[in-house]
Amino acid sequence: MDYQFRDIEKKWQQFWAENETYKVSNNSPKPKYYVLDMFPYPSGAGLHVGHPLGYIASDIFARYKRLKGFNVLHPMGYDSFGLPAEQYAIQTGQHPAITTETNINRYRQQLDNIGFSYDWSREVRTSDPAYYKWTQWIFMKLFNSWYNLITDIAEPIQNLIKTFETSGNIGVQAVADEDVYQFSANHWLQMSETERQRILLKYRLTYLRESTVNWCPALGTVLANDEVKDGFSERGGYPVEQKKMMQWSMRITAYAERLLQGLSTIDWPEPLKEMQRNWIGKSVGAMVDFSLSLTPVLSKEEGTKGEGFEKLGYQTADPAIWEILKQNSKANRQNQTEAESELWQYLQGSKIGYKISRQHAVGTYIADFICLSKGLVIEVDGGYYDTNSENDKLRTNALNQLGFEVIRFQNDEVITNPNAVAQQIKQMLNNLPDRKVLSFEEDLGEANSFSFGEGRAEAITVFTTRVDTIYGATFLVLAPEHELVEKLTTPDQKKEIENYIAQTKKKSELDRMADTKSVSGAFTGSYAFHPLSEKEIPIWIADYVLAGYGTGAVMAVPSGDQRDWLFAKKYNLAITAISDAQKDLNQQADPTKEGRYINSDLINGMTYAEASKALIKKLEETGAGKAKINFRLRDAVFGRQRYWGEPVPLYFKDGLPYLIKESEIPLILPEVDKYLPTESGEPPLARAENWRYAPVQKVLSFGEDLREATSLSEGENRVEAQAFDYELSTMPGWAGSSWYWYRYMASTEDRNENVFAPNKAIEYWKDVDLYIGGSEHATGHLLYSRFWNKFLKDLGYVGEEEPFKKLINQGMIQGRSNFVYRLIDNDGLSTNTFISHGHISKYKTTALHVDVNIVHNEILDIEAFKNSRAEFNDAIFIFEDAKILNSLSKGESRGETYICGHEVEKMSKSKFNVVSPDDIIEKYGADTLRMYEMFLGPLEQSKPWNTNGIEGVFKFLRKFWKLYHDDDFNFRVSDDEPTKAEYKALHKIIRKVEEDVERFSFNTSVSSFMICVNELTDLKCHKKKILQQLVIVLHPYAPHITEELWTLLGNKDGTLSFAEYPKFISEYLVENEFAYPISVNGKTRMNLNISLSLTQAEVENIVLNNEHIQTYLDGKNPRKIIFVKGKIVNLVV
RNA sequence: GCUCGGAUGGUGGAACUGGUAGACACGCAGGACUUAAAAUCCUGUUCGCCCUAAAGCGAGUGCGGGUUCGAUUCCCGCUCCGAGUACCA
Repeated sequence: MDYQFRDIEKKWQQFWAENETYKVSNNSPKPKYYVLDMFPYPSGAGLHVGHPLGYIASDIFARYKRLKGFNVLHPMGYDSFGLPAEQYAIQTGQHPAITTETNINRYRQQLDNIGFSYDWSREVRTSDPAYYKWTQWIFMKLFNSWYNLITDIAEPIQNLIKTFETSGNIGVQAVADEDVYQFSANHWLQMSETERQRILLKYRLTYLRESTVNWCPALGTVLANDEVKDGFSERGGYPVEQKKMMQWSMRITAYAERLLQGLSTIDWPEPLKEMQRNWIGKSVGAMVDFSLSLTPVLSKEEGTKGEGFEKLGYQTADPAIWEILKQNSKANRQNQTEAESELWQYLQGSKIGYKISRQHAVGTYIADFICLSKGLVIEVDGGYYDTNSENDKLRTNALNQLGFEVIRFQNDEVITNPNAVAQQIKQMLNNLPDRKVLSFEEDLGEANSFSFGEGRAEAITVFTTRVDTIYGATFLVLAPEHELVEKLTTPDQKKEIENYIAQTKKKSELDRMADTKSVSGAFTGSYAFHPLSEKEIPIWIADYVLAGYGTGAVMAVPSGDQRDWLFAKKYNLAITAISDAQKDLNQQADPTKEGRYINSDLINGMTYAEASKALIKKLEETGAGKAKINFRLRDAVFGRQRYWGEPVPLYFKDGLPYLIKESEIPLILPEVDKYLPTESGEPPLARAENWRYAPVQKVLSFGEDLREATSLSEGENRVEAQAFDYELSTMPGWAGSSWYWYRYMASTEDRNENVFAPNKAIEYWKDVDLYIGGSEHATGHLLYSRFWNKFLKDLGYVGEEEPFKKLINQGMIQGRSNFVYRLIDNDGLSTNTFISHGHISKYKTTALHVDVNIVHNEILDIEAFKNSRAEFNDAIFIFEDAKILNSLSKGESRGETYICGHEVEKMSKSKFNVVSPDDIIEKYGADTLRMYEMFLGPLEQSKPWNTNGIEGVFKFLRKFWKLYHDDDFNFRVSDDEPTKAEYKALHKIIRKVEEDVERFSFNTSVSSFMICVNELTDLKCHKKKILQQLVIVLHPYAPHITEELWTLLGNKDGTLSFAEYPKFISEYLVENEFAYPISVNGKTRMNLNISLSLTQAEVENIVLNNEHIQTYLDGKNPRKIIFVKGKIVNLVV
């Protein structure tokens, strides 16, 4: 029989499914190999021909590795939480779980049709409670971990608590929030539970943080960057604004250095690694403080709100400038005046009955001594600070506003009689009531009511990678969101600043970054001191500075930075040249590092390297700055105000988050009446009825149906009074995909065990050997996955530092749209006449998308077109060869070809250019589809889809089939000994496929298969010794036809997948002659067959004596003869 | 702006470390088979010149230079296309 692909493919797909041919065992003597595809989101549109490109490549690789004797894990599953299903649910009311299920079923059917060798028993779905139980579990582990910089790994939070209990956080080096302050073990032990939790949250690897989001008030929801177009929501076109919101974040920044270092250990495409490097964005530079002028800005607000902590208020410092305060207070402690140290002898260790701290940050400055429990500040004047009665008054005022009393002593007073002073203090404390302290955390606005101006206590910190340009810094620019903006704004400038901030709010971060041509900003009215020149420089705000990068403030060096230059030009600010190599500064900035510095005081005449070093040294000496490694990577926002995602296994008690018990996961996604936010703008989960956390007395065990586990059964008690609110946001799309490759390692039996994947399985499979997917995941999925992997490794759950050893990017398959051209008549109206592409220049036409499925090689299927829409039923055509048309009488159809136009666009329904693999398979079969997608070109290159060459691939398979059959399609192979030529053809392809597969060059092996089959056809080869091996070699590419032939050759059904790949024998390829191209001056003139065993002299002799060559030499002797054995002979005349 | 990738016949592409540019396939043209069509098979097919044809000559891998006996491949400069990114912080 002729090649009956439909029957064959159905038969074998069924066979593989029924026999679980590709079910893989975790116990095998064979070496392991793990081939993984980036798993798909099951969209409603189904698979299009672009999707399988990578899957086919990985399947070929997996099948090839099986033939090479590996135990291959090749699984597939679905990233089934996501926005589209939720969008659809909002529109139709249909539960996302239902649409997702439908879509998955369709995907599965389509995937099955292509003949993939997936182990479907290991399928995962991220939206399955049995799966997301473990996503939640990892979240809990993250919540219960902190990053220890000393050991450079994540550790359980219990370790940290133990340290706190014994020595407070002194000596703890952790990646934590900026605003942690120092406390001792004693302090820790005195803290309330709430207080401790609040502190721990600053260390946890997942924590609450305020982040800026695209908020759409009309939709009541947060939008992704790509859902926002020019400040309006893509859906509905409503205005979008930037809003700050408390959100769950993941401390991925803790891993920045390791994420960066790991890149050099993995075999990924260089551009992809480069993308991650840029995203992580390590820069070595300096933090520099620009201290603020002593202009006090007192709040007009009165008093305090009286809100605060019940217990001791340690958190008295303004978190915005905590870093500076901390350093300065440390420095002050070391530089105490005589009077201060004298007095301290009488106050320390609660000698007067009250605990006194010294050099303690309060608000925005540092108090000499303080008693926190009573709220008394003790100042010794004439010490570190200059006596300045006006400033003292302002400070006293500000402290009073915060609920502090202030008592002042003179230096002399203290030195002459310290004991008397101490007693005076004690007496005052006795008379004071216990204090209630306002927390800065709870109301940052209050911080504004403090006076400025305690020496260096107030400063703007900038990060710069070009500290060498510091003398060129003529102004500072803050992000409009910077915490200090409000404080710095003088009354005169208030209006302007507010207007500008309102204007920026409308712009998305993306817009702000993209616009480099124009700059805008506003002046705050305040000035800062340049840390080296001590000159006053103005402070501006501008939206080209982003709050999330660095410190949200930059020192502007207009001579060296183009944006600063533009800004300086626009607002008429000074531009100071700093290097003798800078050119054309009136035209543009010049960021050169060449030359010697000028106008730069300390570093004049130095080179770049010298200057940077000298400056850092100086800044560190004066305490105004220090060298700093900065990463651009930001902590990842983890919460989504959506329904269709993993619930976060947390509840809130006293405003603080607590994990539910590990035995209580999975926390099942509850049912809601609508998939929209509530009227009050809360996420959809707020709609769930009775969805509150009530700790259960009895520990539940998880039965087969996990859903059951969280609903109450008889006898179990949840006390309603104890019910707490759950976290209402859900996890982002990347949560479920950040660890899924481990779930695949667990066999079906393993999944009953209460672990995400058993140790034994993880130890066996280790990591993914080959990962195939698109480069669009470069900075999302691939970074987060590496992060979670490292985290799981730190806690000892997995063994490998990097999860994906080798990665290949597949290119995108674009759509190729076809167009017909509708004639526009003289009145500008559309007609029903269509002009063939060759004639459109002569007419006025409009292009209409036409379904690519009725166009073949640009020729329109006229009948199909007429039937596609009622209005085309009686369409008139002006064909490509219009002469023929004119000479034909009506009804004749000969030679009518309508040529369509074409364009490359994204593949989408609306462009009528979506090609489903189903149609191709129906017409040509899965083997043809597989080979054709590979034949299309290099895997990693993007290319438009077209079916122009598919006939050739199909013909190849038929030709291949015919090798095993006679002219009447009876199966016929002989046992004759093959000829040398036949062996040669076979071994050429054996080697070629090995080479090509190893370097993922699948397109070239398809061509080589064609050459091989052409050769064997020409040789009329029907010999089993050749053809049986050929079946194995082709099997990874065309599994169905080869299975069928394998059986016909007398082998056992289904054994082909595990057959042994033929051994390449080089002897068959040895040539003793080569047709040398003979070139004269590099130009090939002729070919000569010369034995490969001859020496150079012998070859030269033959060539020079050749008559034909002599005509090119014109009787001259060649100046030089180039001879490369087996390659070329070149005569230089 | 920066970074990365790419540009080869009518089309997809091949040429792996500098060594016969255009393999393989599509399309197209011509032919065979057929009443005809489909299918199949054969021949030709980078362009230009010359030409009945053969043979030959010239040009040619986005453009302009360079290195080399020899460049699609290496170097310098540019153009266009695609992707990523916000650069300096």
